[in-house]
Amino acid sequence: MPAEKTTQKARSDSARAALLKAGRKLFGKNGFLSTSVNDVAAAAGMSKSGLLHHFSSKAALFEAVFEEEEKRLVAQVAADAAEAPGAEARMKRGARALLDALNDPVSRQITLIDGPAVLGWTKWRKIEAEHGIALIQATLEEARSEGSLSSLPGAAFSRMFLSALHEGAFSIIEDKSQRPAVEAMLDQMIGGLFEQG
Amino acid sequence: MPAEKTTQKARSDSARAALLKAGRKLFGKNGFLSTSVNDVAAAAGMSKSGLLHHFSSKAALFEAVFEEEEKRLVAQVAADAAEAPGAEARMKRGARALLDALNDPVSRQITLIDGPAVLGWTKWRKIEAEHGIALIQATLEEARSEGSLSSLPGAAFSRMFLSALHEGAFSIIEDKSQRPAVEAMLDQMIGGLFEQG
DNA sequence: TTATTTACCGACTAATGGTCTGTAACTTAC
DNA sequence: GTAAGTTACAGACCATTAGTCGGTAAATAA
Repeated sequence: MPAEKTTQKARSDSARAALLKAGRKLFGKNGFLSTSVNDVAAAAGMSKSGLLHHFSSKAALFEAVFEEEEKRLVAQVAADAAEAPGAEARMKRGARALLDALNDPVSRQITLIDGPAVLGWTKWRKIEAEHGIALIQATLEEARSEGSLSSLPGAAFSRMFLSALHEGAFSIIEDKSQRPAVEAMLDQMIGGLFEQG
Repeated sequence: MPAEKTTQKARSDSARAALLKAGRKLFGKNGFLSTSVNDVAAAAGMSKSGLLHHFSSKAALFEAVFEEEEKRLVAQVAADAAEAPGAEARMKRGARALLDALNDPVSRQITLIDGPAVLGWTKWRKIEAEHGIALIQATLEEARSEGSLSSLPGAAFSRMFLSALHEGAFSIIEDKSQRPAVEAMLDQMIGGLFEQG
């Protein structure tokens, strides 16, 4: 690799990436409260001031980490679900994929535990809506255009479903034997929707 | 009111009560992060040291506030639900009562938003299980002894149901017109349980 | 080549959670 | 009733930490 003259954008980008990576690791492991700006900066090989140059505050850094994590999760779920044929099957498959993804305590800490408290309910909700909820809604739209669902349920359904899914993930983490019961419950919620559709 | 010689227990009790009241108010209004120990102590007419004499830390104070709030909510819901005849009706009635109770932003902030982040997931879960979940489970037990439910669902059901309920409350707060959809969804979850029971 | 902007550092400030020491009021032992 | 012990606080102090403020060196624009 030639010693290339580092452009500012490159430096900036790689610094940001390092900060996001370190932030994800530390926030995810120790939680927002127990992680100091200094810790994150140090883990990214930088001073606190450097970090605050890229992100205006600790909360702003967390928000960026949170949004990245949300994107990652949704992409993963969507990719897995895409393999299933038909919207109903994709819903069920996606649910299982998210149950798996939320096994990761880092993901849980960031998206479900610290998220609402740090960002505030309103912003948390907004970001969730743009990612997770949007995926569910899109799948339901597909279902309708496939003809397997006549009336599109309101946003409340997607949220309640996703919330039950989150909680199911927690239940499974505490007691793995609950997984079939959780999946059954989710399938029933989905099924009920498609029956009456 | 005669100037009674204040016993220590009386002083202590009223001080604790004042701190809990002030804590609920401030934590509920501004969130845990934005509330200082000093603020709470001052609002309770006391110094920071006084507060820390009664509660070993800021988190300990929050935990006490949280648990009190949880008790309050459950008592309120249980009292309302008790009027309905039959376990299934009590479930549906209780769900509506909680939707109403969670209209209060103070209750929401404390129990749903700050709770998990401040107490940590494990402790939050444990306290929730002792109150909210316990009420649901008890009602389901009643249903079985009434004969309207043969197989008792596992804890996962109660949690997922409660979680959907919480989320439904949020949806309604954002858009009141969603209330019927939310209630329908909850009733369906309950109904599905009793049908197959 | 000069001027400006950008990435970053070190020193400082302000706020805050928690500790330590002291004191007055209450309580228990005698 | 009084001495000894305990309890409910207050105030001073300490350590951590989020965020600000110059300053410097590298990169970019003029």
